[in-house]
Amino acid sequence: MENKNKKIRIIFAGTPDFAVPYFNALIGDADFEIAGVITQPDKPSGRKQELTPSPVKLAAKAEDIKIFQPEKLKDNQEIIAEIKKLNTDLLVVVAYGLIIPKSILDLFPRGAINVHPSLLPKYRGASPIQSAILNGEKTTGISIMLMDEKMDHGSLLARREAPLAGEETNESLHYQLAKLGAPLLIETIKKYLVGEITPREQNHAEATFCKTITKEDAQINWQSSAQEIKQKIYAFYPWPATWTTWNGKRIKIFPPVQVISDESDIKVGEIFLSASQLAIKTGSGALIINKLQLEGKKEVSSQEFARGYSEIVGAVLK
RNA sequence: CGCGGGGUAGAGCAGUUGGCAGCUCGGCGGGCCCAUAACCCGCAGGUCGCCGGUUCGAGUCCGGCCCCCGCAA
Repeated sequence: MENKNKKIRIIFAGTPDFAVPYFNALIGDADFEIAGVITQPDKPSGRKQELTPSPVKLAAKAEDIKIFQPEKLKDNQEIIAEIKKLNTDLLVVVAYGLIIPKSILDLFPRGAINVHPSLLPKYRGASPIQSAILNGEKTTGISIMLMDEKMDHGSLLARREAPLAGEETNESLHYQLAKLGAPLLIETIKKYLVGEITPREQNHAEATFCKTITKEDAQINWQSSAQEIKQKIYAFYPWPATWTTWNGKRIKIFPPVQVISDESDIKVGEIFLSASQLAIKTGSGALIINKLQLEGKKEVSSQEFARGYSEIVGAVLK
């Protein structure tokens, strides 16, 4: 920075755990000052439906930073006035969860920067990390872009690839990408502000989109191949957790699982034992289960489960 | 008062109309075997979540409390 006394004043918009490492990286860098945080309103959570603050809110509170939790941003004159008052340079958005309208983006003289955990233009939208695992991608990554009014559509400032070994879960890849992206964000902002980066427009023709994950998405169809089911189990761990039903009750299946070839002619969905672990025949190959959880019970190993519910062997899952 | 399942041996579970607390695995000891995570014989291990009530008698029925989990968010 040319002027060492002048910090870049930032408003940070983010909500879940994924955004917290980015928030902390900005807090920890002497060139930046976070003047305010925008995060989603506290929402009912847990069995008691208690109002729970977002992880970003908790992080901001610990730093004693002004917090805004608007229900909506569109035509919200109040938030616009508050942002103007803070006299900031830049908006940084990481997994905020709401569309930010142009009227707000325009309030920042140096623009608005967004971190998206995919190699844009692939996997625009709500579930880029889960989708990369679900589709068995060999590579994913982090993209940093300037924001425009369309979702994940702005010009790219930086991208960094992360190879996938095929054993990543939604949880582990979130962590991995946050760790990769936080330093990249800092570096990219600095370079961009001094003019060392020229934004590159995305190739919009190649854009793909991913939707919000629902619990229905996480139900197993045993007609699928064992490999596809494995990807689903990893993509949806720990939430919403991939599941199937047995005797009218829901069973969640957790990573790790092993795909094995299986030439036997038992029915698709039939459960058998493989070295005392539960295994299930699929449309192509079979899946060895390590950990599972019956509705209302604790998570147990498949050996333990088979001991207590021996009648499950030979059952056929749909 | 959002809906629901559960707490029994180290682990996972069963326990009928209240009547000696069981199964599988694990542990320990012994046997068999070239050998074994396999097989056979034996042993140990329980305040049945906690408190109170009903009863000749409660894991089981009644009341209260604690804890774990699924749904929903």
